[in-house]
Amino acid sequence: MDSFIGILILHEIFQLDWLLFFTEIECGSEIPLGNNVQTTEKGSKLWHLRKFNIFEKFDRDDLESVTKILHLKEIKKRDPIYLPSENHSRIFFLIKGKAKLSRIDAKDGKELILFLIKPGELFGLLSLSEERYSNTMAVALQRCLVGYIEFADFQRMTKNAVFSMELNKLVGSRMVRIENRLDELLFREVPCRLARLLLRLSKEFPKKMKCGDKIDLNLTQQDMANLIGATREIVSLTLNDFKRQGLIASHRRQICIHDKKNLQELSR
DNA sequence: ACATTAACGCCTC
DNA sequence: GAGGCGTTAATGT
Repeated sequence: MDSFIGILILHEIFQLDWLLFFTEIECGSEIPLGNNVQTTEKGSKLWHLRKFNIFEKFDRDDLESVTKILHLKEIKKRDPIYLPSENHSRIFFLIKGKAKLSRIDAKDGKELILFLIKPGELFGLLSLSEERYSNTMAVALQRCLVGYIEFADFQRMTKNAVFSMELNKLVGSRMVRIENRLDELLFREVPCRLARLLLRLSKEFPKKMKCGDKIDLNLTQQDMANLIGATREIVSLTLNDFKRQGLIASHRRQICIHDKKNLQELSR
């Protein structure tokens, strides 16, 4: 009976456009093709790639060769970047916008958000593994510009020792993050999980304000629930509890952390 | 301690 | 106006 929810989640996400507009998003309309880029002009593939840590140690020539296999695509808010059904054999680079990487339970359609992705991050790495059964998907939380590389091309890149080393680090750190959250889900209770989530988000998506550290995301309570493996109702109750204790405040779906210390206390 | 269900008004699309 | 969202309360595990 609840089985619709998971599917509906795909449609729900955000509604605050105007906040996002004045920050980013003026690029993306004209995109020079990688081939003859001499200068790293703003908005070119080369210019985009420079922002990815994983290419930090790449020299210009190497980077230029990457631009030749990199495809760009714009994704509208709430549209999927890839679906669980697809045998996604691509590696994605998030250039602009924000996205969520989630896993849908086949039985009841419930969603668990694995990662929130911000510009400069890679995703779709699971297609590197042999088993492609994975029921993960990526959805744009805002208008996104993504780059992607076909698996075959990507495989060739991994022959570069420096690159594959960086890749290993990245996969490793994701692994650690997942393990930590696994332990959270098993051994911590909702207020603790939610407190941790808020602290994490305020670090990952910071927006300094007079009132304190704000989280630069417009997550719905349903999203937060999907992030910590709880229900929307419990998230609502717990958030109000936090507000009553003066730990946080929220206006227009943006949460502001007022009392970091006590929130940290809760997160132990 | 938390999920589930149902019911409500509000807000968005 | 429909459906998504936030909220509350009752009830179940």
